[in-house]
Amino acid sequence: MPELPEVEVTRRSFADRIEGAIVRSVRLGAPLRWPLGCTPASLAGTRVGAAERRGKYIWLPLRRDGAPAGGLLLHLGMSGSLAFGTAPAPHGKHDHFDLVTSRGVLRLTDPRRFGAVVWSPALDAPPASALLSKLGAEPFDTALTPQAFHAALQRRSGAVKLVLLGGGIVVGVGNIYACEALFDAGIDPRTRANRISRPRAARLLASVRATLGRALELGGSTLRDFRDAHGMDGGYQAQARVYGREGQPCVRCGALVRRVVQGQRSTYFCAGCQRR
DNA sequence: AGTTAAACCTGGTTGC
DNA sequence: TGCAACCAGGTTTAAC
Repeated sequence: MPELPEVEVTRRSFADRIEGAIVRSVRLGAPLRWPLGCTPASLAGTRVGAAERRGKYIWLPLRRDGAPAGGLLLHLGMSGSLAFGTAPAPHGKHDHFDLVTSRGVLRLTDPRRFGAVVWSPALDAPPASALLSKLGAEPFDTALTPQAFHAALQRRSGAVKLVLLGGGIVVGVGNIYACEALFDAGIDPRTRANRISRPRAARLLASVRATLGRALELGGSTLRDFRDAHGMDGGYQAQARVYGREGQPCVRCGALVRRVVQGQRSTYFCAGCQRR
């Protein structure tokens, strides 16, 4: 479930409650994408600061005796979810990281283990900096103007869907929202990025923002009762206008929604109203 | 240098 | 019922 809206909703769900908590211990399950990068014991006694989000990453800063003590960079991968609970239930098969604190346990559950929890001495120091340095702009950053977005697209020759997915220009757009935003903008996902006109680029940026923004609003309700890792239910499915709708009529023009594969990922679009 | 495949994993669904 | 094939919300790494 983790594209930008889901990650942001997740962050908001525990940031206020965990801030100020003292880390008691850390429990590791099966290996995630990368090693933690420090001994679990070395985190005990640190105090948790204000959780931030960058792209699909969550940064959890830590302090010890009032001084910065690095932090944890978390990623939910494809199937990860975070829960912060006051009653630490016995861990399950797919619970691979527990941050046990004075205010509850922050737990990462991730069946596929593409997720990550990595300690870094600072956000702007390796390994965190290496993971974040290639990221593009935050979608709602006002510095990302239509002109800047268009100029960035002009520098890429690949299919616009893959360019969006890559996150090098704007972060947070995953497979579902890339499809949805391109539908909203009326742009064929196979269009080469550098062949998109300035007005259409402006429209696409607006569509990305509208799509992510609406998901952010709905995401709350979708995730509120989210339980297992395959939680794209109700709210989303109902909202998606092309994603997962292969063979069904387009809600706008009635043509059948198509599925093609780009970059080994499914792309859904309407050839009737999405043009190159 | 920029674009594209392969890799990392588990589990659910589909089809023979 | 069994089993193979395919699919899944991501991103790094290796290879053209």
